[in-house]
Amino acid sequence: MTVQLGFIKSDPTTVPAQMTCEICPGLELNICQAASQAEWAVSDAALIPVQQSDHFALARRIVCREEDLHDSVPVICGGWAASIATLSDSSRQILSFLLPGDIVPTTLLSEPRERYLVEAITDVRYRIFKRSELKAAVFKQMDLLEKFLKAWAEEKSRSDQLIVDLGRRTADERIARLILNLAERLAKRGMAGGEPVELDFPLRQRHVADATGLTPVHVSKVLSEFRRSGLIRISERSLTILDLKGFRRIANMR
Amino acid sequence: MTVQLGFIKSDPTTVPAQMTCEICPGLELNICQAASQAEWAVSDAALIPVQQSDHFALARRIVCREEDLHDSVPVICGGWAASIATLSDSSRQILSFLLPGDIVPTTLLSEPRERYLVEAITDVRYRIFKRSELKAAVFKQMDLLEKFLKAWAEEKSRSDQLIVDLGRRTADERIARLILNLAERLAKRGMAGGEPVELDFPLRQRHVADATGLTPVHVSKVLSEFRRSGLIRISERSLTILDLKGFRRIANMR
DNA sequence: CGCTTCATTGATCAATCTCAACTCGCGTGG
DNA sequence: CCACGCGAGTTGAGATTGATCAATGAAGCG
Repeated sequence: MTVQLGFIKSDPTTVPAQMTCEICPGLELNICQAASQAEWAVSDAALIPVQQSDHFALARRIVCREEDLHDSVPVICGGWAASIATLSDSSRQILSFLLPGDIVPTTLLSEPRERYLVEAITDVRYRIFKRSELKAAVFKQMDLLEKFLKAWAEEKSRSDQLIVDLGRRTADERIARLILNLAERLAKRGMAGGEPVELDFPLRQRHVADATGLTPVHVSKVLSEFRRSGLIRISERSLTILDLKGFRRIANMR
Repeated sequence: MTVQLGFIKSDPTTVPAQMTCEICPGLELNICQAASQAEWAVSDAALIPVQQSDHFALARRIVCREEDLHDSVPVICGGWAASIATLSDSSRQILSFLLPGDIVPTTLLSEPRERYLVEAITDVRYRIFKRSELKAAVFKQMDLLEKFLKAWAEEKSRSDQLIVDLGRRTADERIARLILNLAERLAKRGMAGGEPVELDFPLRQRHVADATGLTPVHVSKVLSEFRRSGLIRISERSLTILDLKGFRRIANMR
């Protein structure tokens, strides 16, 4: 079995919890750290114990289902995952990709019209917080709350973005934008960059299709066309944007 | 000029602020009331003054732009509005319809990739809160914060829903679902119901098109087909769902 | 009245899907 | 060690959905 842990190569079971958390990409919202600090901050008064437990999911396996999210809040520590809505005919729509440091869709505790679930794309290491405890901690710590609000705003902004893409953009545009967005998010985590830009790209074309509302077949054609015109190169689960300017033009046109 | 104020027929200028707020449809999140109560609750201590000012926008006019939302939080009191993203080729995507009691997209204070704005569909009466004050009030009042969180969760849930619709559903399904969703939201406010279900429907076909990622022309064809097969009836800015069961079938299939 | 916006309808076009065949790499079990 | 099956990707042909273009009519408004 190939282990694709994104940027973290170490065996998660050998690393103590606090350690892994500290390697966690420095994100605006680094919950693990934030929560530990919260615990730390009040540990003298022994007020808010924020428990967290480590977990692991193999690629292509389900990390959690909607019902699991009622009392637990998972956070991705390593690897890629996706939150997915599945329709009754088994077609799927990816709502968002979850990268290391991302908190699993925060608000998934509403009435479920469709089936939501979180699926591991690569092998994934994650950590589960108790919702009630996390909430309590957040409410007591103003700055933690602020962080959450900011993360929320960003999450919402991305989903608005996706709505526009799905509603008003062509296949080429959607795919190019998806790649650029991922590159940007990865860059923030120090997991992409360079000249030309290069990034881990563990997605199957099926994932791209599910995220862009297209068909795997069509995704293949579009990506081939991108490759043929020298915009990108894909190999070994890694993607290079050869012509960033041209690629941006395709993504933003209109 | 016809005034279509949804369910509120009174001239807003003649009604004192507190009055209008009390007529406001009883919603999970009734900010006007909640905020006034917050003010009330601490008025003895004179701690959190939550100011609010009344405003009015004619149909088809802009209620506010993205940059306005940095320090102010508008709440719809009467009428319908829409929050819209516009692309550079002037095509538009409606992110959500705003009905009385709705708070204008809460998190629109992030980096703007597209141009967002809020546009009045009917004449709209709304109220503006100072963001900083509202925030302070919310942070001090646990239950207010809870209300906000719930409202956000719902907002997020709806936008996830929309993502699935735009990504994976046909024109027929999208349009039927839009109508059913609106009916449901209106029913919660006591603004729709009956047997057969009837609701105010001030939307132009252009709005439906902008919300579903379709063309006005195609919307017209689909709606005509719906009418022809006896599913719905539209007249006088009012819509009746004649065959709720059949309509639901069209909306949910797959 | 004459303008403008909105809706309807038909004809044609284009983007994307569907179906199908084929390849490649990989893991498994005989 | 090899045959096999499976999942992923590629490619082409044809079908479908919805877009585009264009003409027309109806309604609201100054």
